[in-house]
Amino acid sequence: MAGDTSGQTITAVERTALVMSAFAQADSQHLGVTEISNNLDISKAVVHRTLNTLRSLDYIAVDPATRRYMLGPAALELGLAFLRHVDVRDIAKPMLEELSAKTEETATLSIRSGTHRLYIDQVTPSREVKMTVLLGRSFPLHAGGSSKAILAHLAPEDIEDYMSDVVLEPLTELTITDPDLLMKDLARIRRLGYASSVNERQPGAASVAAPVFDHSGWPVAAISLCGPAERFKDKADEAAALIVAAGRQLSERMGYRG
Amino acid sequence: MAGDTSGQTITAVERTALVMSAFAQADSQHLGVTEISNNLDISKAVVHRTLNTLRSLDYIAVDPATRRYMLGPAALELGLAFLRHVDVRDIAKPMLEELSAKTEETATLSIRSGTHRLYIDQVTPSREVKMTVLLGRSFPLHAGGSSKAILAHLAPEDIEDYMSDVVLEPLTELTITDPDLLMKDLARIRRLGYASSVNERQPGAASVAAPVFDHSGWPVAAISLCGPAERFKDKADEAAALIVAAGRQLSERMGYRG
DNA sequence: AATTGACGTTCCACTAGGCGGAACGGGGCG
DNA sequence: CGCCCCGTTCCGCCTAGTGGAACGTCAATT
Repeated sequence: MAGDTSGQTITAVERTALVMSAFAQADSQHLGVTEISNNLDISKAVVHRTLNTLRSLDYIAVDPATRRYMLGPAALELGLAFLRHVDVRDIAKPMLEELSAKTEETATLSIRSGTHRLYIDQVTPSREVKMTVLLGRSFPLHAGGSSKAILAHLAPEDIEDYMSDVVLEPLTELTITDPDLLMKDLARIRRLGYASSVNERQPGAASVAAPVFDHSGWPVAAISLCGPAERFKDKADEAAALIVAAGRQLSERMGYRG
Repeated sequence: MAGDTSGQTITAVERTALVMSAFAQADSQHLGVTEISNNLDISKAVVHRTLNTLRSLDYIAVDPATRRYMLGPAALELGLAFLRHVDVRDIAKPMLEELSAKTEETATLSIRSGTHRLYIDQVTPSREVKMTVLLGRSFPLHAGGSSKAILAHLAPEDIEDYMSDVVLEPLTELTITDPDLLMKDLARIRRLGYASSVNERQPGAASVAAPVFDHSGWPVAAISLCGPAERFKDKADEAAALIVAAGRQLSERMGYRG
């Protein structure tokens, strides 16, 4: 499983990564030295020197007026380089478009990142009431259709690890927070080949999602259809069939031999 | 100027950033320990430990078969977080669309990152022969329309620094590599309000570009129209007028008080 | 099969880079 | 006007980190 900690490491490097991640996960764009220092439990002096170093390399930018820090352009460079090199997104794009066109709902693509997953692309329908997801925002693997589709297909020991290491925090009133219930849902997801969610991750939103496997057979991504809960209910079955087919096709094109 | 090195820094943090940047700038997606070690002049042991640490936090992924390293999903998270927080892109999108529709050529948006600039968005026309740029790829500030539009409007001392610190490497046979010629071109760009380039950055491609200023009056981005050199020549004047207007409007919306 | 070479990984003793508590300076709010 | 909080720097002590060298593994070569 990714996220393990075997081999030699350097704490300064780890701190650097944690500081960067603090910005990636923060809601507001600016963070202050003290704020980061408290959140990550690193001394103010070190946080400051770290930020200052990253600033000199354009990973971090400073607003001289407020003396607060934010992500710099080099951070974007990194992200776009990742996209250039990973082709799930290119392959999935036309499929997202087709899915969205057929159902007149929003089609999304997420990839796993450790114990989370993040949206990396979406295609929305041309209608007034529609759902839009926040690209790049990360969500835990237990909340929402795409999350559960990935979690359900991890190695059993990884699922165990997740259940024991991570607190199943609720994102809405309907997020599954009971490990036993979640386990049952995961089993159901494996049986059906897709995950569904209503109001689990976002109030008023429903979705169906299928896992995407890479050449080595592990779920690296999820493809989903989602929309306002009220009207999505009626077409969930149709959407489920479409999404399962799309997930299979995408996995194949990623080199998965089913 | 960004990229300076005042205040206290930590070398380990700097190395971390350099290693990440190595991946961002590499053409191939995988890099090996030795390769990075040689390029950055850092001992193999340190590179390995750095990569291993970043791997445990999903910034770097390893292909177990080849033992080579590549960017991980957390890198993407960072880039998308930057996009969420910076709004030039959102503001510029409809303008890019309009520019592309009016000229039937490709409209692009770049932002500055230290001594480079990178494409962060583009809108291409619906025709068979068209130009497409690589999002996230970075180019030096002396080659190409968008680059020169930014460089021309930096503070005089920053331009001096650039000229003396950076070797004006040619990207094509027509890249300006003579500092005096470049200085003259920059003066012309300031006079006209836009930069133009034919085959300077990419053989067979031509462009016109205007700078985008932020609230503090510095050029942080550039907006451009580009296309195949042959047919673009004829409409360069029309394109220039459009791009200058777009640059002004975009600067205003970024808070610039001209 | 045996050999070579290249690569990633680990070891270990030495050393200097960096840590952090404390002090400084300045900006904003009451 | 004075207080408080934040970002920033100082400096001496100490431990985390360094890097040359050795090791294990794999692929290509002979």
